[in-house]
Amino acid sequence: MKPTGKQLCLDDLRRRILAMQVPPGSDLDESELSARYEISRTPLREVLQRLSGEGYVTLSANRGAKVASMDLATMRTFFQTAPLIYSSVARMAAENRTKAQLDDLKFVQSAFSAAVGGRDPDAMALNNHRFHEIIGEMADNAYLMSSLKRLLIDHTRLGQVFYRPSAAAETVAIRQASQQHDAMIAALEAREVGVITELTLQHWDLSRDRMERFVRPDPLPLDVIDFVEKKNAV
Amino acid sequence: MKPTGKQLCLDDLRRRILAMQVPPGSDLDESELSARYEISRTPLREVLQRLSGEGYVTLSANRGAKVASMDLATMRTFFQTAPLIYSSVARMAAENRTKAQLDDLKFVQSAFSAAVGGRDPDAMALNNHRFHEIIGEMADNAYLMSSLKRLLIDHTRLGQVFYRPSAAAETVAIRQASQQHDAMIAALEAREVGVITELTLQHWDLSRDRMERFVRPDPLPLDVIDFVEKKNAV
DNA sequence: TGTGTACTTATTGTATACATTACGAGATGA
DNA sequence: TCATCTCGTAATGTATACAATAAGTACACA
Repeated sequence: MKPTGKQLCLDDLRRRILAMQVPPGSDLDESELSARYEISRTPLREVLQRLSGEGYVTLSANRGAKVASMDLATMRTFFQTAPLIYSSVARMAAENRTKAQLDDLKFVQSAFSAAVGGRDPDAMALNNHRFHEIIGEMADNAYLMSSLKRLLIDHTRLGQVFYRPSAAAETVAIRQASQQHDAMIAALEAREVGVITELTLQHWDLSRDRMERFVRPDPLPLDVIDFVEKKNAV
Repeated sequence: MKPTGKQLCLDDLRRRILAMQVPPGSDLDESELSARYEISRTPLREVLQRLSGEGYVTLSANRGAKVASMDLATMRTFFQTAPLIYSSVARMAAENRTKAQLDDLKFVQSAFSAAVGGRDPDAMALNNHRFHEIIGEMADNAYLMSSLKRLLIDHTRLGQVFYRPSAAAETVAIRQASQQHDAMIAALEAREVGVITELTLQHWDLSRDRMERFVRPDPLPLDVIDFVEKKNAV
Protein backbone atom coordinates (compact mmCIF):
# COMPACT_ATOMS: atom_id res chain seq x y z
CA MET A 1 0.00 0.00 0.00
CA LYS A 2 1.57 3.23 -1.20
CA PRO A 3 1.49 5.89 1.50
CA THR A 4 -0.89 8.60 0.43
CA GLY A 5 0.77 11.92 -0.34
CA LYS A 6 -1.20 13.54 2.46
CA GLN A 7 0.33 11.33 5.14
CA LEU A 8 3.75 11.86 3.60
CA CYS A 9 3.23 15.60 3.68
CA LEU A 10 2.16 15.50 7.32
CA ASP A 11 5.13 13.42 8.41
CA ASP A 12 7.62 15.38 6.35
CA LEU A 13 6.43 18.75 7.57
CA ARG A 14 6.64 17.56 11.16
CA ARG A 15 10.15 16.27 10.57
CA ARG A 16 11.31 19.43 8.87
CA ILE A 17 9.87 21.65 11.57
CA LEU A 18 11.44 19.57 14.33
CA ALA A 19 14.80 19.59 12.53
CA MET A 20 14.51 23.38 12.17
CA GLN A 21 14.85 22.99 8.42
CA VAL A 22 11.96 25.43 8.33
CA PRO A 23 12.74 28.06 10.94
CA PRO A 24 10.23 29.14 13.62
CA GLY A 25 8.02 31.96 12.50
CA SER A 26 8.48 31.35 8.76
CA ASP A 27 5.50 31.45 6.45
CA LEU A 28 4.17 28.32 4.82
CA ASP A 29 2.85 28.90 1.33
CA GLU A 30 -0.09 26.68 0.39
CA SER A 31 0.51 26.65 -3.36
CA GLU A 32 4.19 25.90 -2.93
CA LEU A 33 3.56 23.04 -0.50
CA SER A 34 0.72 21.54 -2.52
CA ALA A 35 3.03 21.51 -5.53
CA ARG A 36 5.91 20.01 -3.56
CA TYR A 37 3.88 17.13 -2.14
CA GLU A 38 1.75 16.73 -5.26
CA ILE A 39 -1.57 17.06 -3.49
CA SER A 40 -4.20 19.69 -4.07
CA ARG A 41 -4.73 22.56 -1.70
CA THR A 42 -7.77 21.01 -0.02
CA PRO A 43 -5.97 18.11 1.68
CA LEU A 44 -2.92 20.30 2.22
CA ARG A 45 -5.02 22.71 4.22
CA GLU A 46 -6.30 19.82 6.31
CA VAL A 47 -2.71 18.92 7.04
CA LEU A 48 -2.01 22.48 8.16
CA GLN A 49 -5.13 22.49 10.32
CA ARG A 50 -3.95 19.34 11.96
CA LEU A 51 -0.42 20.63 12.48
CA SER A 52 -1.99 23.68 14.04
CA GLY A 53 -3.92 21.49 16.45
CA GLU A 54 -0.72 19.75 17.40
CA GLY A 55 1.14 23.00 17.96
CA TYR A 56 3.57 22.78 15.07
CA VAL A 57 2.14 25.78 13.25
CA THR A 58 -0.17 28.67 13.97
CA LEU A 59 -2.96 29.72 11.66
CA SER A 60 -4.39 33.20 11.38
CA ALA A 61 -7.39 34.14 9.29
CA ASN A 62 -6.58 35.21 5.76
CA ARG A 63 -2.90 35.12 6.63
CA GLY A 64 -2.14 31.46 6.27
CA ALA A 65 0.16 29.27 8.32
CA LYS A 66 3.36 30.10 10.14
CA VAL A 67 5.72 27.70 11.83
CA ALA A 68 5.21 28.05 15.58
CA SER A 69 7.55 30.70 16.89
CA MET A 70 9.94 30.30 19.80
CA ASP A 71 10.17 33.65 21.47
CA LEU A 72 11.61 34.33 24.88
CA ALA A 73 8.24 34.20 26.65
CA THR A 74 7.54 30.77 25.16
CA MET A 75 10.91 29.46 26.25
CA ARG A 76 10.49 30.77 29.75
CA THR A 77 7.19 28.90 30.00
CA PHE A 78 8.82 25.86 28.49
CA PHE A 79 11.52 25.65 31.15
CA GLN A 80 8.91 26.19 33.83
CA THR A 81 6.50 23.52 32.61
CA ALA A 82 8.59 20.70 31.23
CA PRO A 83 9.77 19.11 34.51
CA LEU A 84 6.23 19.04 35.88
CA ILE A 85 4.78 17.25 32.86
CA TYR A 86 7.79 15.03 32.20
CA SER A 87 7.89 13.67 35.72
CA SER A 88 4.13 13.15 35.92
CA VAL A 89 4.12 11.35 32.59
CA ALA A 90 7.08 9.20 33.59
CA ARG A 91 5.34 8.04 36.74
CA MET A 92 2.20 7.06 34.88
CA ALA A 93 4.25 5.40 32.16
CA ALA A 94 5.85 3.11 34.72
CA GLU A 95 2.41 2.18 35.99
CA ASN A 96 0.69 1.63 32.66
CA ARG A 97 3.31 0.61 30.09
CA THR A 98 2.68 -2.49 28.01
CA LYS A 99 5.19 -5.00 26.79
CA ALA A 100 4.72 -3.93 23.17
CA GLN A 101 5.44 -0.31 24.06
CA LEU A 102 8.55 -1.34 25.91
CA ASP A 103 9.76 -3.16 22.81
CA ASP A 104 9.09 -0.05 20.74
CA LEU A 105 11.08 1.98 23.19
CA LYS A 106 14.04 -0.39 23.07
CA PHE A 107 13.99 -0.33 19.30
CA VAL A 108 13.99 3.46 19.14
CA GLN A 109 16.74 3.66 21.73
CA SER A 110 18.90 1.34 19.63
CA ALA A 111 18.31 3.66 16.68
CA PHE A 112 19.22 6.64 18.85
CA SER A 113 22.36 4.92 20.01
CA ALA A 114 23.30 4.13 16.43
CA ALA A 115 22.76 7.76 15.46
CA VAL A 116 25.07 8.84 18.26
CA GLY A 117 27.73 6.46 17.01
CA GLY A 118 27.23 7.64 13.44
CA ARG A 119 27.26 11.30 14.48
CA ASP A 120 23.96 11.98 12.70
CA PRO A 121 22.39 14.99 14.46
CA ASP A 122 19.00 14.79 12.73
CA ALA A 123 18.63 11.09 13.49
CA MET A 124 19.60 11.75 17.10
CA ALA A 125 17.07 14.53 17.52
CA LEU A 126 14.24 12.64 15.84
CA ASN A 127 14.85 9.37 17.68
CA ASN A 128 15.16 11.20 20.96
CA HIS A 129 11.86 12.89 20.19
CA ARG A 130 10.22 9.57 19.43
CA PHE A 131 11.74 8.03 22.56
CA HIS A 132 10.02 10.52 24.81
CA GLU A 133 6.83 10.38 22.78
CA ILE A 134 6.63 6.65 23.39
CA ILE A 135 6.96 7.25 27.12
CA GLY A 136 4.01 9.57 26.71
CA GLU A 137 2.05 6.82 25.01
CA MET A 138 2.91 4.50 27.87
CA ALA A 139 1.36 6.93 30.34
CA ASP A 140 -1.92 6.45 28.48
CA ASN A 141 -3.23 9.85 29.47
CA ALA A 142 -4.80 11.83 26.62
CA TYR A 143 -4.91 15.01 28.68
CA LEU A 144 -1.21 15.11 29.51
CA MET A 145 -0.28 13.81 26.07
CA SER A 146 -1.35 17.02 24.42
CA SER A 147 0.87 19.07 26.71
CA LEU A 148 3.72 16.62 26.37
CA LYS A 149 3.65 16.66 22.58
CA ARG A 150 3.76 20.43 22.55
CA LEU A 151 6.65 20.47 24.97
CA LEU A 152 8.51 17.91 22.90
CA ILE A 153 8.17 20.02 19.76
CA ASP A 154 9.97 22.89 21.39
CA HIS A 155 12.35 20.63 23.24
CA THR A 156 13.47 18.98 20.04
CA ARG A 157 13.86 22.29 18.28
CA LEU A 158 15.87 23.78 21.13
CA GLY A 159 17.82 20.55 21.32
CA GLN A 160 19.20 21.01 17.85
CA VAL A 161 22.09 22.76 19.54
CA PHE A 162 22.50 19.82 21.79
CA TYR A 163 22.88 17.31 19.01
CA ARG A 164 25.19 19.37 16.83
CA PRO A 165 28.27 19.16 18.99
CA SER A 166 30.46 22.18 18.58
CA ALA A 167 32.53 21.37 21.66
CA ALA A 168 33.79 18.08 23.02
CA ALA A 169 31.63 18.56 26.12
CA GLU A 170 28.51 18.07 24.01
CA THR A 171 29.45 14.59 22.83
CA VAL A 172 30.10 13.56 26.41
CA ALA A 173 26.70 14.88 27.41
CA ILE A 174 25.04 13.04 24.53
CA ARG A 175 26.53 9.74 25.61
CA GLN A 176 25.39 10.44 29.13
CA ALA A 177 21.87 11.12 27.84
CA SER A 178 21.93 7.83 25.97
CA GLN A 179 22.95 5.99 29.14
CA GLN A 180 20.10 7.67 30.97
CA HIS A 181 17.76 6.35 28.29
CA ASP A 182 18.99 2.83 28.98
CA ALA A 183 18.45 3.29 32.69
CA MET A 184 14.98 4.67 32.07
CA ILE A 185 14.08 1.63 30.00
CA ALA A 186 15.16 -0.63 32.84
CA ALA A 187 13.14 1.36 35.36
CA LEU A 188 10.05 1.29 33.16
CA GLU A 189 10.44 -2.43 32.64
CA ALA A 190 10.65 -2.99 36.40
CA ARG A 191 7.87 -0.46 37.00
CA GLU A 192 10.06 1.34 39.50
CA VAL A 193 8.08 4.54 39.91
CA GLY A 194 10.55 6.24 42.22
CA VAL A 195 13.50 5.45 40.01
CA ILE A 196 11.93 6.57 36.73
CA THR A 197 10.87 9.87 38.30
CA GLU A 198 14.36 10.54 39.57
CA LEU A 199 15.95 9.54 36.26
CA THR A 200 13.56 11.73 34.33
CA LEU A 201 14.46 14.76 36.40
CA GLN A 202 18.18 14.03 35.98
CA HIS A 203 17.65 13.66 32.25
CA TRP A 204 15.84 16.98 32.22
CA ASP A 205 18.57 18.69 34.19
CA LEU A 206 21.19 17.52 31.73
CA SER A 207 19.13 18.72 28.80
CA ARG A 208 18.21 22.00 30.42
CA ASP A 209 21.77 22.73 31.31
CA ARG A 210 22.84 22.39 27.67
CA MET A 211 19.92 24.38 26.34
CA GLU A 212 20.36 27.23 28.79
CA ARG A 213 24.02 27.33 27.93
CA PHE A 214 22.92 27.94 24.36
CA VAL A 215 20.39 30.59 25.23
CA ARG A 216 22.84 32.39 27.47
CA PRO A 217 26.29 31.21 26.38
CA ASP A 218 29.37 31.43 28.54
CA PRO A 219 30.87 34.88 28.24
CA LEU A 220 33.88 34.94 26.01
CA PRO A 221 37.20 35.33 27.79
CA LEU A 222 38.38 38.88 27.67
CA ASP A 223 41.35 38.29 25.41
CA VAL A 224 39.11 36.72 22.77
CA ILE A 225 36.81 39.72 22.80
CA ASP A 226 39.88 41.84 22.42
CA PHE A 227 40.90 39.75 19.43
CA VAL A 228 37.50 40.03 17.79
CA GLU A 229 37.47 43.79 18.24
CA LYS A 230 40.87 44.12 16.66
CA LYS A 231 39.78 41.97 13.75
CA ASN A 232 36.67 44.07 13.14
CA ALA A 233 38.75 47.21 13.30
CA VAL A 234 40.83 46.15 10.28
CA MET B 1 -19.53 42.63 10.95
CA LYS B 2 -21.76 39.60 10.52
CA PRO B 3 -20.23 36.52 12.11
CA THR B 4 -19.30 34.12 9.38
CA GLY B 5 -21.25 30.88 9.34
CA LYS B 6 -18.05 28.97 9.94
CA GLN B 7 -17.38 30.67 13.27
CA LEU B 8 -21.01 30.19 14.23
CA CYS B 9 -20.76 26.53 13.40
CA LEU B 10 -17.61 26.14 15.47
CA ASP B 11 -19.07 27.87 18.50
CA ASP B 12 -22.40 26.12 18.27
CA LEU B 13 -20.89 22.67 17.92
CA ARG B 14 -18.68 23.30 20.93
CA ARG B 15 -21.67 24.48 22.93
CA ARG B 16 -23.83 21.57 21.94
CA ILE B 17 -21.12 19.04 22.71
CA LEU B 18 -20.44 20.62 26.10
CA ALA B 19 -24.16 20.67 26.91
CA MET B 20 -24.38 17.00 25.89
CA GLN B 21 -27.03 17.92 23.34
CA VAL B 22 -25.02 15.68 21.06
CA PRO B 23 -24.08 12.67 23.15
CA PRO B 24 -20.51 11.32 23.40
CA GLY B 25 -19.71 8.81 20.69
CA SER B 26 -22.42 9.94 18.29
CA ASP B 27 -21.61 10.32 14.62
CA LEU B 28 -21.46 13.73 12.98
CA ASP B 29 -22.73 13.73 9.42
CA GLU B 30 -20.96 16.19 7.14
CA SER B 31 -23.83 16.76 4.72
CA GLU B 32 -26.31 17.28 7.51
CA LEU B 33 -24.12 19.77 9.37
CA SER B 34 -23.14 21.69 6.25
CA ALA B 35 -26.85 22.04 5.46
CA ARG B 36 -27.70 23.09 9.00
CA TYR B 37 -25.08 25.83 9.20
CA GLU B 38 -25.42 26.78 5.54
CA ILE B 39 -21.76 26.38 4.69
CA SER B 40 -20.27 24.00 2.19
CA ARG B 41 -18.50 20.85 3.21
CA THR B 42 -15.01 22.29 2.76
CA PRO B 43 -15.16 24.82 5.62
CA LEU B 44 -17.25 22.40 7.66
CA ARG B 45 -14.50 19.84 7.45
CA GLU B 46 -12.02 22.45 8.63
CA VAL B 47 -14.26 23.05 11.62
CA LEU B 48 -14.27 19.33 12.40
CA GLN B 49 -10.50 19.17 12.01
CA ARG B 50 -10.17 21.98 14.48
CA LEU B 51 -12.62 20.44 16.94
CA SER B 52 -10.59 17.29 16.65
CA GLY B 53 -7.43 19.19 17.55
CA GLU B 54 -9.18 20.62 20.59
CA GLY B 55 -10.42 17.21 21.72
CA TYR B 56 -14.14 17.75 21.14
CA VAL B 57 -14.36 15.12 18.40
CA THR B 58 -12.30 12.27 17.04
CA LEU B 59 -11.71 11.70 13.36
CA SER B 60 -11.00 8.38 11.72
CA ALA B 61 -10.08 7.89 8.09
CA ASN B 62 -13.05 7.30 5.79
CA ARG B 63 -15.31 7.10 8.81
CA GLY B 64 -15.89 10.75 9.57
CA ALA B 65 -16.20 12.49 12.92
CA LYS B 66 -17.55 11.23 16.23
CA VAL B 67 -18.13 13.23 19.37
CA ALA B 68 -15.34 12.37 21.80
CA SER B 69 -16.43 9.43 23.91
CA MET B 70 -16.36 9.29 27.68
CA ASP B 71 -15.64 5.71 28.60
CA LEU B 72 -14.60 4.47 31.99
CA ALA B 73 -10.88 4.53 31.16
CA THR B 74 -11.12 8.17 30.12
CA MET B 75 -12.93 9.11 33.29
CA ARG B 76 -10.41 7.34 35.45
CA THR B 77 -7.64 9.32 33.79
CA PHE B 78 -9.68 12.47 34.17
CA PHE B 79 -10.02 12.12 37.93
CA GLN B 80 -6.33 11.34 38.17
CA THR B 81 -5.13 14.28 36.09
CA ALA B 82 -7.47 17.17 36.83
CA PRO B 83 -6.19 18.20 40.28
CA LEU B 84 -2.60 18.25 39.04
CA ILE B 85 -3.32 20.55 36.13
CA TYR B 86 -5.93 22.68 37.86
CA SER B 87 -3.66 23.50 40.79
CA SER B 88 -0.64 24.18 38.58
CA VAL B 89 -2.67 26.44 36.35
CA ALA B 90 -4.18 28.27 39.32
CA ARG B 91 -0.76 29.04 40.73
CA MET B 92 0.50 30.45 37.45
CA ALA B 93 -2.74 32.37 36.98
CA ALA B 94 -2.20 34.19 40.27
CA GLU B 95 1.30 35.09 39.14
CA ASN B 96 0.51 36.21 35.62
CA ARG B 97 -3.08 37.47 35.52
CA THR B 98 -3.76 40.86 34.01
CA LYS B 99 -6.34 43.41 35.06
CA ALA B 100 -8.36 42.89 31.87
CA GLN B 101 -8.53 39.14 32.48
CA LEU B 102 -9.67 39.73 36.03
CA ASP B 103 -12.49 41.92 34.73
CA ASP B 104 -13.46 39.18 32.28
CA LEU B 105 -13.53 36.70 35.12
CA LYS B 106 -15.75 38.92 37.28
CA PHE B 107 -18.12 39.42 34.39
CA VAL B 108 -18.42 35.68 33.72
CA GLN B 109 -18.88 34.97 37.40
CA SER B 110 -21.77 37.45 37.56
CA ALA B 111 -23.32 35.63 34.61
CA PHE B 112 -22.77 32.32 36.40
CA SER B 113 -24.35 33.67 39.55
CA ALA B 114 -27.33 34.94 37.57
CA ALA B 115 -27.72 31.52 35.95
CA VAL B 116 -27.74 29.92 39.40
CA GLY B 117 -30.45 32.32 40.51
CA GLY B 118 -32.42 31.69 37.34
CA ARG B 119 -31.98 27.92 37.60
CA ASP B 120 -30.65 27.69 34.05
CA PRO B 121 -28.48 24.55 33.91
CA ASP B 122 -27.00 25.17 30.47
CA ALA B 123 -26.01 28.73 31.33
CA MET B 124 -24.47 27.51 34.59
CA ALA B 125 -22.42 24.83 32.87
CA LEU B 126 -21.25 27.10 30.07
CA ASN B 127 -20.35 30.02 32.32
CA ASN B 128 -18.56 27.71 34.72
CA HIS B 129 -16.63 26.34 31.76
CA ARG B 130 -15.69 29.81 30.63
CA PHE B 131 -14.75 30.80 34.17
CA HIS B 132 -12.13 28.10 34.40
CA GLU B 133 -11.00 28.70 30.84
CA ILE B 134 -10.24 32.30 31.72
CA ILE B 135 -8.14 31.15 34.65
CA GLY B 136 -6.27 29.07 32.11
CA GLU B 137 -5.72 32.14 29.96
CA MET B 138 -4.40 33.97 33.01
CA ALA B 139 -1.79 31.30 33.52
CA ASP B 140 -0.44 32.22 30.08
CA ASN B 141 1.01 28.78 29.50
CA ALA B 142 0.27 27.33 26.06
CA TYR B 143 1.51 23.88 27.07
CA LEU B 144 -0.79 23.47 30.06
CA MET B 145 -3.64 25.21 28.27
CA SER B 146 -4.03 22.35 25.84
CA SER B 147 -4.38 19.87 28.70
CA LEU B 148 -6.65 22.17 30.64
CA LYS B 149 -9.03 22.69 27.74
CA ARG B 150 -9.34 18.97 27.21
CA LEU B 151 -9.99 18.42 30.91
CA LEU B 152 -12.62 21.15 30.92
CA ILE B 153 -14.47 19.56 28.03
CA ASP B 154 -14.96 16.36 29.99
CA HIS B 155 -15.46 18.20 33.25
CA THR B 156 -18.29 20.25 31.80
CA ARG B 157 -19.90 17.22 30.23
CA LEU B 158 -19.69 15.21 33.44
CA GLY B 159 -20.88 18.27 35.34
CA GLN B 160 -24.20 18.25 33.53
CA VAL B 161 -25.41 16.11 36.40
CA PHE B 162 -24.12 18.66 38.82
CA TYR B 163 -26.07 21.54 37.33
CA ARG B 164 -29.34 19.68 36.87
CA PRO B 165 -30.30 19.39 40.49
CA SER B 166 -32.38 16.34 41.19
CA ALA B 167 -31.94 16.60 44.93
CA ALA B 168 -31.85 19.60 47.21
CA ALA B 169 -28.27 18.79 48.12
CA GLU B 170 -27.20 19.75 44.61
CA THR B 171 -28.48 23.32 44.82
CA VAL B 172 -26.62 23.79 48.08
CA ALA B 173 -23.46 22.51 46.44
CA ILE B 174 -23.94 24.84 43.48
CA ARG B 175 -24.20 27.86 45.74
CA GLN B 176 -21.10 26.71 47.54
CA ALA B 177 -19.28 26.43 44.21
CA SER B 178 -20.36 29.95 43.33
CA GLN B 179 -19.00 31.25 46.63
CA GLN B 180 -15.74 29.47 45.93
CA HIS B 181 -15.59 31.28 42.60
CA ASP B 182 -15.89 34.59 44.43
CA ALA B 183 -13.14 33.61 46.81
CA MET B 184 -10.95 32.54 43.90
CA ILE B 185 -11.42 35.89 42.21
CA ALA B 186 -10.31 37.64 45.39
CA ALA B 187 -7.26 35.42 45.69
CA LEU B 188 -6.31 35.97 42.06
CA GLU B 189 -6.73 39.71 42.46
CA ALA B 190 -4.45 39.69 45.51
CA ARG B 191 -2.05 37.26 43.80
CA GLU B 192 -2.23 34.99 46.83
CA VAL B 193 -0.61 31.88 45.39
CA GLY B 194 -1.12 29.73 48.47
CA VAL B 195 -4.76 30.68 48.82
CA ILE B 196 -5.72 30.14 45.20
CA THR B 197 -4.08 26.71 45.19
CA GLU B 198 -5.97 25.68 48.30
CA LEU B 199 -9.26 27.06 46.98
CA THR B 200 -8.79 25.31 43.67
CA LEU B 201 -8.32 21.96 45.36
CA GLN B 202 -11.38 22.54 47.54
CA HIS B 203 -13.36 23.48 44.44
CA TRP B 204 -12.18 20.32 42.78
CA ASP B 205 -13.11 18.18 45.78
CA LEU B 206 -16.62 19.55 45.76
CA SER B 207 -17.01 18.92 42.07
CA ARG B 208 -15.44 15.47 42.20
CA ASP B 209 -17.64 14.42 45.07
CA ARG B 210 -20.78 15.24 43.08
CA MET B 211 -19.51 13.61 39.92
CA GLU B 212 -18.42 10.42 41.62
CA ARG B 213 -21.77 10.25 43.32
CA PHE B 214 -23.28 10.25 39.85
CA VAL B 215 -20.95 7.62 38.49
CA ARG B 216 -21.49 5.36 41.48
CA PRO B 217 -24.81 6.41 43.03
CA ASP B 218 -25.79 5.59 46.58
CA PRO B 219 -27.23 2.07 46.69
CA LEU B 220 -30.97 1.89 47.03
CA PRO B 221 -32.23 0.91 50.48
CA LEU B 222 -33.20 -2.73 50.64
CA ASP B 223 -36.91 -2.20 51.10
CA VAL B 224 -37.06 -0.13 47.94
CA ILE B 225 -35.37 -2.91 45.99
CA ASP B 226 -37.92 -5.25 47.45
CA PHE B 227 -40.68 -2.94 46.30
CA VAL B 228 -39.29 -2.72 42.78
CA GLU B 229 -39.04 -6.49 42.51
CA LYS B 230 -42.61 -6.95 43.61
CA LYS B 231 -43.77 -4.38 41.12
CA ASN B 232 -41.93 -6.11 38.26
CA ALA B 233 -43.44 -9.41 39.30
CA VAL B 234 -47.00 -8.19 38.72
C1' DT C 1 -30.64 -21.90 7.23
C1' DG C 2 -26.22 -20.12 7.15
C1' DT C 3 -22.46 -18.14 4.54
C1' DG C 4 -20.06 -15.97 1.09
C1' DT C 5 -20.09 -12.73 -2.71
C1' DA C 6 -21.27 -9.23 -6.02
C1' DC C 7 -23.62 -5.08 -6.43
C1' DT C 8 -25.89 -0.81 -4.82
C1' DT C 9 -25.83 3.16 -2.16
C1' DA C 10 -24.33 6.41 1.04
C1' DT C 11 -20.47 8.83 2.87
C1' DT C 12 -15.98 10.54 2.92
C1' DG C 13 -11.78 12.32 0.28
C1' DT C 14 -9.86 15.16 -3.59
C1' DA C 15 -9.37 18.37 -7.37
C1' DT C 16 -10.42 22.58 -9.43
C1' DA C 17 -12.73 26.78 -10.45
C1' DC C 18 -14.24 30.84 -8.41
C1' DA C 19 -14.80 34.53 -4.57
C1' DT C 20 -12.75 37.23 -1.26
C1' DT C 21 -9.28 39.33 1.30
C1' DA C 22 -4.72 41.32 2.25
C1' DC C 23 -0.53 43.41 0.75
C1' DG C 24 2.29 46.47 -2.01
C1' DA C 25 3.37 49.44 -5.95
C1' DG C 26 2.40 53.52 -7.91
C1' DA C 27 -0.01 57.89 -8.38
C1' DT C 28 -1.74 62.09 -6.49
C1' DG C 29 -1.99 65.66 -3.43
C1' DA C 30 -0.39 68.61 0.37
C1' DT D 1 9.43 64.60 0.94
C1' DC D 2 5.85 62.51 3.10
C1' DA D 3 1.24 60.82 3.63
C1' DT D 4 -2.76 58.70 1.78
C1' DC D 5 -5.54 56.66 -1.59
C1' DT D 6 -6.38 53.55 -5.50
C1' DC D 7 -5.79 49.70 -7.94
C1' DG D 8 -3.38 45.38 -9.34
C1' DT D 9 -1.66 41.14 -7.91
C1' DA D 10 -1.04 37.28 -5.19
C1' DA D 11 -2.48 34.95 -1.53
C1' DT D 12 -6.23 32.58 1.27
C1' DG D 13 -11.28 31.02 1.71
C1' DT D 14 -15.39 28.69 -0.42
C1' DA D 15 -18.36 26.03 -3.42
C1' DT D 16 -19.10 22.25 -6.26
C1' DA D 17 -18.21 18.38 -9.15
C1' DC D 18 -16.03 14.12 -9.19
C1' DA D 19 -13.36 9.94 -7.28
C1' DA D 20 -12.65 6.49 -3.91
C1' DT D 21 -13.91 3.96 -0.08
C1' DA D 22 -16.99 1.60 3.24
C1' DA D 23 -21.36 -0.27 4.67
C1' DG D 24 -25.62 -2.46 3.59
C1' DT D 25 -28.49 -5.69 0.70
C1' DA D 26 -29.91 -9.05 -2.24
C1' DC D 27 -28.83 -13.19 -4.22
C1' DA D 28 -26.61 -17.63 -5.17
C1' DC D 29 -24.93 -21.66 -3.32
C1' DA D 30 -23.86 -25.13 -0.08
